[in-house]
Amino acid sequence: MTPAEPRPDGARAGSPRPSTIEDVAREAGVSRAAVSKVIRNAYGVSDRMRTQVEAAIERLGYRPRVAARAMRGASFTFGFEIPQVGNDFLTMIVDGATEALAETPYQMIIAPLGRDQKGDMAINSLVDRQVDGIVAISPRVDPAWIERIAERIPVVMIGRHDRSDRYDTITGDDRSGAEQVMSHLLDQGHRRITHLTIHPSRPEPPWAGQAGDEPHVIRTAVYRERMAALGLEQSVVHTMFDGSEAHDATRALLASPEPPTAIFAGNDTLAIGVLSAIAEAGLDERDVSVVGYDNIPIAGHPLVSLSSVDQSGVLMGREAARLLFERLSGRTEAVQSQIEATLRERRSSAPPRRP
Amino acid sequence: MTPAEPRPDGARAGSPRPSTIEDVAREAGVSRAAVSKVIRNAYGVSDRMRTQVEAAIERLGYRPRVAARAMRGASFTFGFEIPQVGNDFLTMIVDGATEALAETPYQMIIAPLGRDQKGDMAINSLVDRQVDGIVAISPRVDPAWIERIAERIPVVMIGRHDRSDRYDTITGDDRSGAEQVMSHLLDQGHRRITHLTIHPSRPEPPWAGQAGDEPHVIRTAVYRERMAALGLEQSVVHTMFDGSEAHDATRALLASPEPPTAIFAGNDTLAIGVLSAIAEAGLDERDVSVVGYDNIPIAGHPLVSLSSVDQSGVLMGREAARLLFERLSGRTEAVQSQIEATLRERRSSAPPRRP
DNA sequence: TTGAAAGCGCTAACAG
DNA sequence: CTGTTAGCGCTTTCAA
Repeated sequence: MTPAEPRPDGARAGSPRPSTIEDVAREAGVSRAAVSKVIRNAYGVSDRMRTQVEAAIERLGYRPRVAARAMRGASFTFGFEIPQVGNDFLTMIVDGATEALAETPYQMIIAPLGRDQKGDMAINSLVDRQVDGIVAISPRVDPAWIERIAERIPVVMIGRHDRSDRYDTITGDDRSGAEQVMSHLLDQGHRRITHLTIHPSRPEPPWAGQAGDEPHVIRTAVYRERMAALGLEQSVVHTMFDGSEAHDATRALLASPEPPTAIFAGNDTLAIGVLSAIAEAGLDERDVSVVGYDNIPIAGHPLVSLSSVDQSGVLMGREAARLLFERLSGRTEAVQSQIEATLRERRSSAPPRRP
Repeated sequence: MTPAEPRPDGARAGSPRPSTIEDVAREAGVSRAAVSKVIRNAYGVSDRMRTQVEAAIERLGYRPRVAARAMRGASFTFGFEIPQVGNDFLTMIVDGATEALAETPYQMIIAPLGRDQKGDMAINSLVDRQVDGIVAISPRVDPAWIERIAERIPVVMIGRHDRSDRYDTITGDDRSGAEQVMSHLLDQGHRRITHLTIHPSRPEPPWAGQAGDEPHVIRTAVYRERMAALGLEQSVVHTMFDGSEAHDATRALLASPEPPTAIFAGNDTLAIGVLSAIAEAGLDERDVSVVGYDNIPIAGHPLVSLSSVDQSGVLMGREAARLLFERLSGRTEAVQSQIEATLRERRSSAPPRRP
């Protein structure tokens, strides 16, 4: 705006350019290399030099530029790709990882997905930023593509049940979790049970053979098996992931001639949407029971009291960070880590009024 | 682990090093500068060259390294500092910004705060990564320090009501919002109203004179004014931000000889904690009414139905992105943007049983 | 234990 | 319109 800027490099008065490693070296009377070693805690610096350099850093308020470091060595950054910022289960994962990174020089950055964006975009953006490790949560990316990335950067995939010998995976025990849900509902006497889950990938990706590895697909499969085993009629409804469609779908179900007495929702976000439709219809758990998956914090709230499968997101996040650190210190074989799943029974699921 | 790696630079078999701008230039038979211009959409490239270069990029799967770009020019990255990943109000802000960035070459990264970490850490980490713009949401950082950063990088502060001529601000109308809450409760006949809010900074920071600019402090001030004006006894309770302390504090309040008939919570997260204590005590809104602030999505859920002040976080996020882009294209005067606040009355607030 | 020097991949200024 | 060149701030050999 004011075209009379004094010098292009100098910024405005009183704003000295941030100091560089060079400045620190001069101030401490040592070489750049020496400073570099100090800030990296590298081997081969005398105590005297260390104190000198640290004093200079302090005096100058020096902070290493991540970009410059990344060009030669590490960026000291782990990148998290998360499909929805608002999803409380993912939040728990991030919390767990944040905690694990707290006392390390590593920082976490999160690349959120825009609506309708695919996971590739966010993962690519992390790669472009030369993060030292990637935690990917979107289940719908080409495994072969991820493997290629994992050749250069440690990758942990959370959720998907495929095995790779290039990247590590962390999964919940989706089969067991879903079994617990179904047993619970069937034991309570439910027979008309609808399963509500998110849409499968559309259009079918070329690697669709792998779709069976997605957590939601496994949960659905278990539902089908259990229903089939008892000769019960299966009813699977697909919606978008954000809960508002789950609400509408439930309303439609309730208006149908033979509404279900129980709904098994693929995750808690969907279940919350289901509960809202049930409440709006003036019904409760004796009319329609609901069970969710993930045990997000609000599920335990007494006003909501949603039965749900706990698969400790916090633990998953902590584990993800641990696996990345292991890779960084040399591990090359892939690891598959499985987290237990436990159904927490709450008020939202009860024996049906008329079985 | 396997110390017999063939070459330190070469990675493993079949993993060619990612292509650089140099490779693209060679492949397309042009200079590096030409490629650089194409990828930045810069002025001065013939259509023929553009197509050639784009083809080469495609063939090689080239992606520019952000670190290298950041060293000379821009990183095409906006950084968001957010104090709690799980807070749904902040989520709304991120969603708004994500949407605004969707069709641009800019990417967003989020630097979450660890527990007990201060906002400075996350903001510094963003600066270290040479982001092209910063959106800061933590209210408790030294304004002078932020101003210094804003001399080099565009900064938008969300929430705080201070004025700076170096950085932009976006605020809700906290005074009006709090007035609406208090009028609503008083009109309903409540006289014993407790205000529950998060702890003030501790220990007092040197710039504590500015504390009056924090949204929560303003809301508390309005509460005090309105109570004082009617000669009512004030009761302010401070808790941590995560809702579990709000739950405990409420339980204590309910057990006191003269429990409040209404609680005005500083934000929805606290209000949710309050509601859980009320529900656990077997009470409802006719015993103790609750009003929150932020109107997070769950507040509108029929099982919760929390009265709350809406200050459109989505709008704030969108606005933040817009302000950064304006700065990038030359604006130098600071802007203060204010978002309207509107109370949404729901079931959680009702006239007291015995006024 | 310390320092000198060679780049990492890119952009910007300038020359042709 | 296109290419040449000089760094950006750091890490990393490699000598001293």
